[in-house]
Amino acid sequence: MDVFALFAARVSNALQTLYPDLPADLLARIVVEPPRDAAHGDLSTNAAMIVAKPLGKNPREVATALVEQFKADADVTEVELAGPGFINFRLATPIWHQVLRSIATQGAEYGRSALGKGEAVNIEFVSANPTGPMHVGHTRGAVFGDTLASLMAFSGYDVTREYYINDAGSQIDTLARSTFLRYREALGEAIEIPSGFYPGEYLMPVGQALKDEFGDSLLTKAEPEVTAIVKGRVLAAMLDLIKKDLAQLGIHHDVFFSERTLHGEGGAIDATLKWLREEGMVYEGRLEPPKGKAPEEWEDREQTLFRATDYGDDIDRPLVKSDGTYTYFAADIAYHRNKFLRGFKHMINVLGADHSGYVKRLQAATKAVSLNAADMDVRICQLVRLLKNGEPFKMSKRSGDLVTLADVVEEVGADATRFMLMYRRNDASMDFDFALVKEQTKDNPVFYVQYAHARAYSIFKTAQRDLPALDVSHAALAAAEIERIVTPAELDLVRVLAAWPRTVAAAAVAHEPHRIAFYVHDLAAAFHSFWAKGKDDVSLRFVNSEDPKLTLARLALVDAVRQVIVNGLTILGVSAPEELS
RNA sequence: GGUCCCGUAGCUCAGCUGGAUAGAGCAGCAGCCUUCUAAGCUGUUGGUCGCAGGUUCGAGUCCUGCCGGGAUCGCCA
Repeated sequence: MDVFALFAARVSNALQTLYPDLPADLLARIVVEPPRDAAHGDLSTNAAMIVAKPLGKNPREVATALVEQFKADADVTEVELAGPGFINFRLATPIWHQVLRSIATQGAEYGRSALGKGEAVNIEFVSANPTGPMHVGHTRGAVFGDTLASLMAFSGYDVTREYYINDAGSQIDTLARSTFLRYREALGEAIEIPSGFYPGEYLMPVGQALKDEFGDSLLTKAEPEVTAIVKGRVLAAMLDLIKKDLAQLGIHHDVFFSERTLHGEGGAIDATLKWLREEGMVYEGRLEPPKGKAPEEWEDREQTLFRATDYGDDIDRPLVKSDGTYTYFAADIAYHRNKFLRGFKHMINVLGADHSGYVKRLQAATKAVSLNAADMDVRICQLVRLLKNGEPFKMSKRSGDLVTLADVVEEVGADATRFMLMYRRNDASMDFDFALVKEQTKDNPVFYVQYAHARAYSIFKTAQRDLPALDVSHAALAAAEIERIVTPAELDLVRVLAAWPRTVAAAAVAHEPHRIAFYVHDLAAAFHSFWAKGKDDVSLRFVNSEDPKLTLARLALVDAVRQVIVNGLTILGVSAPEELS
């Protein structure tokens, strides 16, 4: 149950009763939300102000009429006109009891919605080059994409998590050559790694495996054959490495899409370019050199261009390099056409800050290949600065000089990594302080939230100690006398719980999963706060050995809090421990 | 030079896609441990929402122009 959605519908109905001819798009702009100041009541709506102008009426006049409509509503104890035309409602206590009951009934499903109407969404994230282990720069996008995917799935979308493997470029040739060096090293040769090669030690096991499989026979085989073998082996190994890294954070993609499969004669890129030409989206022309860049490097030549400017990009984009091969973008157009042909009308790409210049052409490509039938949202994750006690932090165990994802997870754990990365908007750069993340105080939001969850369990243990005869099974809690929940402190907590469904829905629509992390933190704060009230006022404690029925009702409240924290942490991919070590 | 992102309390950040007197945490100050976990809670100080215009009933939020920080700019992926 979502009280805000419930009253949005009632407000809409009341308006239509008063003014039957209101257009639907106008009604859609009406918001029922918690007022910023709790003193204004439980719910507030801007309905009168939205509707007044088209009706040619004064907002307060419309609001007054609406207020009259709600005087008969038994769920409303107070309704009043405020400010320029707001209508504030105070709800009757039974509404909050219904919220608690619906949480008990829906459990893990509380907050789930059909918002997405089962529509297919493709979320492409990570897509790190398969040339080595994942480093911290990838981690934020990985966590963001995975959490967004969970959020969208919870909100009724049919989500596909996808990884685009950039396995076609010259970097893969370099990777193969680097691997071949490691192979020779495994055979006992002293090697020197030239600059431009991948120096990381993670290629050593691949070289060793090649030796185990082929002995020294690769040294004498013809070059193309060897390259093909080494490439295949090292790509598989790198992908395996990346999958293991991701798995450490609980991330699993549904589809790994290989760029290589798009290339080749008669392949998807050829087909896509042919199609683009037929649609008149490609032409031969010249580009202006970018201003502010050294013009000496610029080779003015006629090239094959995609009409990206027709779809909102700043310049038309080249599809063929000077050596005759396709540009990365040409493959990407084909890839996104492939996504569209697979049935995706909603696409989300999660990219790092270094790709922000790529956003417009990606959106242009998506519009073009779908003939404007698909939408593309690109979420940019800004840089993460690693710190330890405020000092820049570098650590290089596995690869060259970059801190890897595995290093981070090893250091602070998957839960903390995920939560901290989500406890910030994706488009703001952030500092990630190892020392803080490992701290077990309320300064550490991960700990703070998990502690609230553990505290809920602790209360149940206390109840069983003080009232051994009390049945606290799920069935007993569902049958508890919720009507005993009446104090303002308790009802404040229920109000936070009631905001969960609209928080999820708003976060899903905005593609902003960080709101889930903030909500869960707010809920934990409200719970800790209520718990502490039991210290000043013994009558507010959850467990009251004189009154088992009241205890049971309050345990139902505790269980509702526990459940909603679990639901939030589940979306975030963070565990909810029953007790903290 | 073009494009995109950011600029909110001393610090780190929210601000629910235009709503009411701009919020939280830390730091500072003042309190709370014979207590369901003090691993926590309560109160309080602190603001020209970078600057200047504009749009309207109403702007931290939208538009324009500046200032400052970051990313990026055909033949990397």
